[in-house]
Amino acid sequence: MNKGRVTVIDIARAAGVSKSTVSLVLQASPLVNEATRAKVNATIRELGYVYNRGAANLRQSASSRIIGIIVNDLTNSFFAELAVGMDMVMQSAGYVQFLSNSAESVDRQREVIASMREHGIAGLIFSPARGTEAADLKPLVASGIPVVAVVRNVVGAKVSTLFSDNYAGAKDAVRHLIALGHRRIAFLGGISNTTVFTERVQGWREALAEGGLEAQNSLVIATTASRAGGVAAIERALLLPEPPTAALCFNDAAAFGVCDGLRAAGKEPGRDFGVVGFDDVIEAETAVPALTTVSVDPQGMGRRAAQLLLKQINAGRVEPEAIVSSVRLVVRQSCGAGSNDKTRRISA
Amino acid sequence: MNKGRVTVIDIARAAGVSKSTVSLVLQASPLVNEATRAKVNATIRELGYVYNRGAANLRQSASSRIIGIIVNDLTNSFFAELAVGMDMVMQSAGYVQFLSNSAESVDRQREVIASMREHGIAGLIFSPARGTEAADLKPLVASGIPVVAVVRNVVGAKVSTLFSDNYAGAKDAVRHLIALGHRRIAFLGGISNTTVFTERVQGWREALAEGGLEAQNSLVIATTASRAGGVAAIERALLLPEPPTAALCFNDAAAFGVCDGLRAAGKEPGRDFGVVGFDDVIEAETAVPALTTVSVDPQGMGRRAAQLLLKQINAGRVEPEAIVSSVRLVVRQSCGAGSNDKTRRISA
DNA sequence: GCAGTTAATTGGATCGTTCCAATTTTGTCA
DNA sequence: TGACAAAATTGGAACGATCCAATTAACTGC
Repeated sequence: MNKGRVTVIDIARAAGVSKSTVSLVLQASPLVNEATRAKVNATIRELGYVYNRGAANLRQSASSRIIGIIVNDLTNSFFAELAVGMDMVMQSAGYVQFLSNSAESVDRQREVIASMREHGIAGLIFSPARGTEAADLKPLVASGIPVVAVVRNVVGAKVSTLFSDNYAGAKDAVRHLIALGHRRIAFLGGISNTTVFTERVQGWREALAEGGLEAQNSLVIATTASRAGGVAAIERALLLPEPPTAALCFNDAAAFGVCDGLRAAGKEPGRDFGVVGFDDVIEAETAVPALTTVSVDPQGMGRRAAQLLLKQINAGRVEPEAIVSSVRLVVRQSCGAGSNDKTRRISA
Repeated sequence: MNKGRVTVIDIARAAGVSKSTVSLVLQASPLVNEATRAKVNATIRELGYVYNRGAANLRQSASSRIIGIIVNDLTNSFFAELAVGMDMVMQSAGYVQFLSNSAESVDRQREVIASMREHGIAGLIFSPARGTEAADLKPLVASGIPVVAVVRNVVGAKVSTLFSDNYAGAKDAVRHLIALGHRRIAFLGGISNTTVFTERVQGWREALAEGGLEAQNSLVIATTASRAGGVAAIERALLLPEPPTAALCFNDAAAFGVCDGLRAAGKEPGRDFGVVGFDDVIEAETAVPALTTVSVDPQGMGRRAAQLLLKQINAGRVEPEAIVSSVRLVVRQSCGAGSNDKTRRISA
C-alpha cells in the first residue's frame, strides 16, 4: 500500500520469500515447491496484485503479446465482421489488440502504425487505406515485424497477403446469371481503379466470353462501393439504349442500392431484374428479397488472417506468404433463380 | 546495431551527447540548445530509432496513454459506429485503444478487462455484456481507473454512465404516430428484461396515456433486438384479434425486420402500416422506404463518451457522472407521414 | 576579469519485472 | 554420518526510458 501499486517485492516481503521466487510462481515454473507456490498465490490474491506486463516486456527480449489491427472502414459491416473474426482467435491465443479505423486516410494510417510501433506490437494485420504505398510499411517490415495485408494489396511491399478469390467469384456469379437465360449482364458499382474492382470485372468479362457474349464497356458502371453508389449505377444502367436484364454488383452494399433503385423505377428485384452481390454480409440473408451473392465469409477471413499472423510470429523468421481465400456463390432470391414458394425465412 | 534495437544510449553515443540530453529532446524540453536538438534529431532519424513507450511508462508514475474499449457486439452497426466515434477523439488526443468484442459474454469480458489492467490502461469505456455485475468492475474502479459505461448500465457500480434518452425518444415517436391518426400502436422487438427495453416501453406507455389510449400488454411483443426478431414480432402482431396499424420498434434492426415481415404479408410499410425505429443507423436513411426513427447519433455518442473519459483521466480525481444524451425523432417515409412525392433520395 | 546568474548538460538512481549464476536446503545412498 | 546429487531459493544485474540533483558552459554587468 506504499504508493498505490503492489509489486512483486511487496508480495515477496509479505509471503516471506524472495522476489525471484514470486517471479517464478508468476510464470508457473516447475522449479518452485508446491507449498511456497500456494503461499505466494494466496498473498497475491490478498494484496490485490496486478501483473505489470510493461515491465516484464522490457526485460524479456521476446516480443509482446499485443498485435495491431487497422481497418479502413469499421462502419462497413464487412470490415466489422473481419475484425470480429480476428478478435476471436487473438483473444483465445492470449493476445490483446490495438484496433484502429483508418477511415481511408493514409495519414491517419501512418500515425497509427507509428504509434503501434512505439508500443511494441508483435505483428500487424490491416486492410490498407486507398493510396497506401510500400514505403509506409518499410520501417515496420525492416524491423522484422510480421505484417498481413487483407482484402486489398500494397504493390511492392514484402508483406503477407490474404485476399478472397475475386476473379473466380465474379466468374461463377456471371455464369449463374447466364445459365438463368440472361444475355445483357451489367457490372454495377465500385471504384474503378482498385485491384479488387479490376479482378471482379475480369471475372465478369471472362464468364461472358465463355458464354459467347460480348463484354461491352458501357455495361461496366463504376460509382462507389456503397448503397448510394448502387442506386446511382442502376439509374444510369436503365437509361442505356439496350438496358441490361441482370447485374453483378461490386459488393452487397451496392447490390442493396441497386434493389432500391429498381423499386424506385417500378421494377421488382429478382422478378424483373437479376441482382447478384459480393461479400455475403449478414443482412444479405434476411433482406427481402434475400440476396444472391458471392460469399467470402468475412469472419472466417478474419480468423484465417489472424492465424496466419500468429504462425509468422511464432516462426520467428518472416516469410511473406500469399493466400487466396476461396469463395462460393450463395443462390437466394434476388437473382430470380428461387421460385416464390421456395422463399425461406429465418424467424428466430 | 548491437541487438537489433536502437536505444537512447545509442543515439547519445552517435550524437556525442549524454542520454539525458537525448531524453530531453524526445520530450521537446525547452532546456536544450537548438543546435544540439537538431543534431540529436538528425541522429534519431539516421539510426531509425523508435521510442519505447513501455520503458518510458515504467518510470513515469503518470498513467499510460492506452485506453480500453469493449463493445458487446461489433457486428451490430450501432456499436461499430459508437466505436468509430470513440476512435476519432482518442486518436486526436494521442491515445491508442485496445478494442475488444465481448460478444455478449461476461466471462470474455472479465478476461479482457483483466488483460487490459495488466497492460496498464488509463481508462475504460464499455457497453456491458448482458449480466455484468458491479463486482466485475470492482477492482478496476478501486484502483482509481476511470470507467464509463455506455448504452447499458451496471446496477450498483460506481462508474460514469452515458445513455441515450430512451424514455423521451420513445414518447416522441409514439406521439408522432398518434398525431398521424393511429390508435392501435404496438411496441415490437427487443429483449424484455433489459433497462433499455423497459425505458422505451415506458415512453411508449406514457405517450399512449397522454393521448387517452390504452396501453395493452398484448401490444408489447418482445423477441430479440435483431432483424429476425422484427420479422417474428410483426408476424405475431398481425395475428392479434385487433391488429395494430403502426408500431414503435425496439431498434432499427428490428424495424427493418418488421418492414420485411409486412411485405411478406402483402402490406407496404409506410403506406399500410406505420413503422418507427430507434437508433438511426446509416442504412435508415437509404433504405426503401427510408426509416422514420429516433436518432441517437451513435458516432456522436461515442465521441461524447470518449471526451467524458478523457476529462476524468485528466482530472485525476474520479467523480462518477451520469449523462443522458438527448435524442430527436427523424421523420422519413416508413411512418407514412411523408407523402409519396416528398420521397428524397441520396444518389452520390 | 571576476562574481553572480542563467542556460545547457550530465551521471547516477529508479520504475517492476526477468534472467543468470550462485547459494542454500533437502534427499539419497553407501 | 559424510559425500554427492537434486531440488528450491536467492541476490544482483539487466531492460530502456525518466527524473533529480549536481555540474559545467555561457552570459551578464560593473
